[in-house]
Amino acid sequence: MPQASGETPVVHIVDDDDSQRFGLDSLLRSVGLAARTYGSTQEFLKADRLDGPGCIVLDVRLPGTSGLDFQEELATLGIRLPVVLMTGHGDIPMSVRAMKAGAVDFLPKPFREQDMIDAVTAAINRDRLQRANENQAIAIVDRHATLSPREREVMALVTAGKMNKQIAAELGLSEVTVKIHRGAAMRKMGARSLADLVRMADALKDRAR
Amino acid sequence: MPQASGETPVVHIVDDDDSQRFGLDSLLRSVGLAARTYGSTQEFLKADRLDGPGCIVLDVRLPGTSGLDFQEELATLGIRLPVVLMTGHGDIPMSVRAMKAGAVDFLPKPFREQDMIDAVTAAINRDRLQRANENQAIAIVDRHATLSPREREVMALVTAGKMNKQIAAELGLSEVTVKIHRGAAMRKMGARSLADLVRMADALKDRAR
DNA sequence: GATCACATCACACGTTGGTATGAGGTGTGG
DNA sequence: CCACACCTCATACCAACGTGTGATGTGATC
Repeated sequence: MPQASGETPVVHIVDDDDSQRFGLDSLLRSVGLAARTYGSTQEFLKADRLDGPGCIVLDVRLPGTSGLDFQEELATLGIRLPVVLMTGHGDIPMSVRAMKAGAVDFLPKPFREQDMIDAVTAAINRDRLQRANENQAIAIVDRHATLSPREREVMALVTAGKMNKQIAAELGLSEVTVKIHRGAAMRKMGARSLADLVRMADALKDRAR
Repeated sequence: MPQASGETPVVHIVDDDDSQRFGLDSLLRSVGLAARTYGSTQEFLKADRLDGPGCIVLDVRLPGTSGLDFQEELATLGIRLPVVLMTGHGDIPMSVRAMKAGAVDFLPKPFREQDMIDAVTAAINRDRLQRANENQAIAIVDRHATLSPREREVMALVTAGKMNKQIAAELGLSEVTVKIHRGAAMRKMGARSLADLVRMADALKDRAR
């Protein structure tokens, strides 16, 4: 495993104001956090390692896309890093919109250094939890992808609580065949009990929401 | 069933300013919503029917407890009605705090009437969803409460994926006894399959969070 | 002291689940 | 054309599950 969970979280700072950016950078580094800075959203998107653990500190007022719009765009792009927003000219509706969109915090400038540190820490913690859940889910999805169509079908009915006999009737199969698919599904999914398989099936449904 | 899901949602308006309160009341009634008004948090808490469907519209500046503190107090009191906050003298940190605490919306005064209607509608929808989930969960908890200690114990191990034989060894019982408790648990919980029981067990764990 | 819920177990029986052996068919890709 | 994955099934066997009968013992409640 090259970079499992031991990877250091990175704080991505997106702000077009150079001095603000550098100030934030040194603040976060002073408390032992790894930071990267970007002068625009475009620059940020061109960077690699956006799939690693961490969070984003985003200025609302940016050239081109606003921070708020960009926050919503991130979801579309599949980037699920938690976002901390900051602004010098914000109002209440703006902060409410950001929080509704899932922001971890929304800090008006000037903010106290400790407030920013707390917000970033909370964001990184949220990311850690998200990531742990996501990793499990992905493992399950991957294994599920190795199932043959029939195996998937049988697994669905098994985890819906039906008996082999019922499944056989429903699919127009003999009971033996159902048992074979059922066994294969258990093996491929790595389920050591029916309870296991049921929970995996539920996890799959959640991801499909 | 006297008042199942067909009950009309009620908007509870808590504001110490008489004219504001009455204005809101008539606004909401004009769009066909049932509203009740309270001049203080105390008055609100003395009211009955707080367990019915609906939401709360809460002014931040109130005599005694502030709207924000009261919002957090509601959770302690077991009142889970969604909250819409409003204020004439708010700032960003205040709105962020409210949203973090789970507020549906935070409206600075003066607000557009449509914004309030939208917020209240969203709050009522959230309540409807919450309530549907909660009702199912409560039914499961109630049934689980009718289990004997042994039955609960066996149910936990069964839904953990263990075999009767293993459970028997773990609890120092014979396999027959385990089967009896298992059967009783299935019957009392109303589970028609093991998959059912597993999901109920998971729902119980979620409620215990 | 009778009643009742709870808990325990032996024995027996039938059902359901899981796997192996052996065998046949289809379709795809090298 | 052959290998391979997939899908199908019969037969057989063993393990696990579920239930019923009958019995014993405890503690709480009335």
